[in-house]
Amino acid sequence: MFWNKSTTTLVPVSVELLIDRLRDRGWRLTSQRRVVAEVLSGPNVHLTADEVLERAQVRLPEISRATVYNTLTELVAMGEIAEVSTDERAKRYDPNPDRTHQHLVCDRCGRIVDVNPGPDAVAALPAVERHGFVLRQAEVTYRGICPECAGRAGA
Amino acid sequence: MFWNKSTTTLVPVSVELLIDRLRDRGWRLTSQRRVVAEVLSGPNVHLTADEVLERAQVRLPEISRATVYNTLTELVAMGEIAEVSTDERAKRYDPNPDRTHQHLVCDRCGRIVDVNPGPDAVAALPAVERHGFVLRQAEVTYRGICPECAGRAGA
DNA sequence: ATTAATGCAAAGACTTTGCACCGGT
DNA sequence: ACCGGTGCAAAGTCTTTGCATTAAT
Repeated sequence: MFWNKSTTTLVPVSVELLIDRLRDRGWRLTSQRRVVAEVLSGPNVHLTADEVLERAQVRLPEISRATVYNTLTELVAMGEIAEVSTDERAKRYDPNPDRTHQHLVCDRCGRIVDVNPGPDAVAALPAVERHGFVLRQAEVTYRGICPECAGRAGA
Repeated sequence: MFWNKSTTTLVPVSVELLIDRLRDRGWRLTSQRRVVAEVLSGPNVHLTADEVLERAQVRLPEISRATVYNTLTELVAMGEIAEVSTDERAKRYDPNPDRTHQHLVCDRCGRIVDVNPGPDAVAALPAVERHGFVLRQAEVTYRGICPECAGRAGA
């Protein structure tokens, strides 16, 4: 990953670009929003709101839970991050919804890994199975056992 | 759909079979469990726990929310129904997880429609993208606009 | 100076739990 | 009669909301 000199700290370039994009859309650039964006950047990031809060508080102890939820909701509405529904109760948040990817989920430990998409699943669905829907996208989640869990005693 | 004469009412054959299967597994056959199983039977059923409770109470007014949750949890553990994660807060429950199928979800109204699976998505994922996982299944959710919503004013 | 964003705490939605009573087997 | 299942209500988890205060522009 490449890094840039920010005002006070080193942050990934991608976050800088994100911040720029948000400012261009008229966002007020608060330290809270910056920290949430920073925490959410990078590959294979799939945090719950609580985990975002936790990590954000390391950098900015006074940030509140409500602000984290507000910011996450706004980022989702803007299409900058995506909600990932899991079997757990809490939703998870995934950056870079633009760079289309699919998920590998471990049935044992719940770990989520990003994978590059296989062939277009939307195109693969025959017209007779579309029931009149106009399709926009197909979400694919692969389920199985990750190498770490397979290594430990098998169930 | 085919129907059978039950003890007191007409219920779908599939429910009878389900009940039989459950009794064979040592389940106590209570009226509450029977009603939950009945409510969950049929094609394109994707109810929330609350909707199951609501419909169950039509037939059995004294059934409690806790019993509905208990029964749903047990049916999931037994593999008789499947949880469907949605964008909504509440989980939905889907009968016949054995008859593999995929879901079509309307982005506008949230309606879920079952579709017959396209070509095996697991097989389609290249080995280099598997990151050492042993894959068990692939869940595919198609997203788009259903005919009814497309008919109304477009957004 | 304006006005949106924040933090707090309370409320809300969904689900789980503890325990006394009930009812299949 | 036994013992698992049920119902109730309380508690728990995750998320949203109302409103006074703070801070970006």
